[in-house]
Amino acid sequence: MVIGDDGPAEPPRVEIGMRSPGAAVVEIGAGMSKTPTPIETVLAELNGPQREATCHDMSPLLIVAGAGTGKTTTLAHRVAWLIHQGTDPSRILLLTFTRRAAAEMLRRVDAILQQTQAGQAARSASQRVWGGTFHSVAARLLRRFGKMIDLQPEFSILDRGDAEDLMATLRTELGLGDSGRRFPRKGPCVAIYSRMVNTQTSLQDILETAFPWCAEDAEGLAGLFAAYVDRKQDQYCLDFDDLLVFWDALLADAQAGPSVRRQFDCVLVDEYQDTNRLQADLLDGLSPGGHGLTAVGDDAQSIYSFRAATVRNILDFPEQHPGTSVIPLEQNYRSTQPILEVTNRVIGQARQRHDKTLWSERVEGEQPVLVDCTDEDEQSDFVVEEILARREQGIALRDQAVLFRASHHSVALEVELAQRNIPFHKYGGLRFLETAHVKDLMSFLRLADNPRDGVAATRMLMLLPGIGPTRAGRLVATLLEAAGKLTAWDDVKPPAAALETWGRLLELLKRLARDDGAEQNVSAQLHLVRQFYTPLLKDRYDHAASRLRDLEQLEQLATRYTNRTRFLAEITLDPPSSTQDLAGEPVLDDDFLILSTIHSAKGLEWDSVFVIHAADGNIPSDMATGDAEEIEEERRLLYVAMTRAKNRLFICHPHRYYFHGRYRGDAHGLSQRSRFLNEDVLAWCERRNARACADDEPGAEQITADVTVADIRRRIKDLW
DNA sequence: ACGAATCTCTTTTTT
DNA sequence: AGAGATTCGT
Repeated sequence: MVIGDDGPAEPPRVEIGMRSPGAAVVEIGAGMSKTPTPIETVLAELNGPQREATCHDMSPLLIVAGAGTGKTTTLAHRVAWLIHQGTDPSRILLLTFTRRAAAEMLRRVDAILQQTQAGQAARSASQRVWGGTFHSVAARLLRRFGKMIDLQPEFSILDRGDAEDLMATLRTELGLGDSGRRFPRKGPCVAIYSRMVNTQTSLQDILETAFPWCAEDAEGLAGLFAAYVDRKQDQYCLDFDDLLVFWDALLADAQAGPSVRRQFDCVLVDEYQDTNRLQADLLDGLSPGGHGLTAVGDDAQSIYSFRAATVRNILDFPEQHPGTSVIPLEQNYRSTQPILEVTNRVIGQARQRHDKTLWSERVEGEQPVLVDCTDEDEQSDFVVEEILARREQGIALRDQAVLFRASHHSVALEVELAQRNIPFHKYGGLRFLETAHVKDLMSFLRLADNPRDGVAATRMLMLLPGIGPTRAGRLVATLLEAAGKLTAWDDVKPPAAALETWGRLLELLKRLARDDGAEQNVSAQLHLVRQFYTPLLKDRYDHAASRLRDLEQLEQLATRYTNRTRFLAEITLDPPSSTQDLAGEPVLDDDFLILSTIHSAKGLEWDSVFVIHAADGNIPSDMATGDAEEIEEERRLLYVAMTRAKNRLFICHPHRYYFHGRYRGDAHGLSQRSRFLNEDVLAWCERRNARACADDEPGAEQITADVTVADIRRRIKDLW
């Protein structure tokens, strides 16, 4: 079925005063003689379909919102409208993809309510809405209702890396992968497990469809997963998937289910195209029959299938929820028409798609540019020069973004930017909290918070000299047998090498455990840990100085929290995604360029966008050319990248790639333009040669003379 | 049982 | 090119 079929064939020209078909609840314009009420004024700013969606009743609603069609606006208006109609804000649940998105949405709800009711009331109203990601809402609900299904409310949360650590421990314990057997490594093990849970299918099916090369290890995997589940149980640990699983279990429970359902009158879900099977089930449990449920999404922007998201959720929504109204939004307010001409053609080649053709009233604008570059260096040069030129024209750096498929695609550019002293923030890729030293530091707090947390304990113990996996394992077992009483470690004879540190460690842990009042000074706790940990870090890692600076930043970040459990949960469920978040409040006026993976750019927009490495092998990625479905997703990825642009879009294609010393000596290869940029697309682009642009710039080469590559790399490292 | 040294393999996206 | 696993020496 095609959702777009329900929409008007012609672009819905919207004029204020014309009544849109579904917006029967409020009369706008036509025949109205007295001055409009505040809510009418607010609604009048929307176009017809947006208004219809905003004022929709409690029956299931699916908003199919193309890129830049005012999805956030509409959702924010709907929340405000519900509150205005008398819904208790604390009974509205708003599920978004990131916490940043939730915060932005609620900020806008706030602004709308300011116009319609007394300011003070508005503020507190929007603050009472339950907003956040599926995972963070799950954590909150489980802390509150977990007891009803025998879940310890003091559970700690394992991130992906922690889950892998635990899986690796069990893998060795069970003797899998011994003596040269080729058993899947921890990464794939977690991936298989996670996929199984999120798609709600059997191990057999997963192995057959997604991991055929592991098919013969089915038995071993089943045993491993059983142990994994048990161990998490013993240690009061939940992984990311468990948060959803237990939320679902809560809803299925005869007592707990109704209690949780009773919390909410309305549930709104953003980015619905990127939800998975488990999340869809969860929503069913939360809003049976889809009553009070609003889903918003765009099948053309589904880019998270590697996380088991399935576009079927949005496609099948109307059938799953009989009585659904489908409202498409097609008027784009973000981009100029020349940009849309090109992006529409990129997505137009997609196999399965809902016919929706975005259009804009902003007919004037510059054509997108396809930039041919001889190699990556030329690409970097071009991007930097163009960005600087645009800044001269008054476009701030922060209104410009460089987007790429894989995190490492930006390294050459980062070097160039550092060299020219251009500030930038990078989103995506290895994050702050995934770095070893930060995880080390966190493990102390985690253990203090949940002494059964064997993953944290193991990590912490192995930091001490003379303690390896075996001793750590024994110590963890001791602690577990003593039901997490730290005194169980008092009689332990530490190995000679750790004699001195062991005593101090016990002292530290007890001190952390004691600080248990209602008001905790999380930052002070981190400070104590840091004092203990610094010497260990120094003889463990290189670049001690910059790592230590990270730890100071973490301590700084923690000053916002007065509750350790909350700190730990929030920071793992919604880690700071760039240096920007870590830097804290000040320096509002400083300007920096945005570098981002395409995935992390979802939902955002900039005046000018540069998509780099638009070569086959990068987009689509070599890693994702297995089957047609994967390639389709790569196409959508490019589409998402291009539709971030408001006014100016550049797509760069380096023709030559160098491979350094992979096999002896260097080599280079020629690349093809991304297969998604075919002649039909190109016909609507301007074509430019980066070399030609570089000619009228003074020789850039000379500037580099007194800077060595090592210097630059160090400088990059120091950036965060 | 730990920890240093050697070897081997694999390259994405992230709540 | 770098992490991660395996092996070897203490």
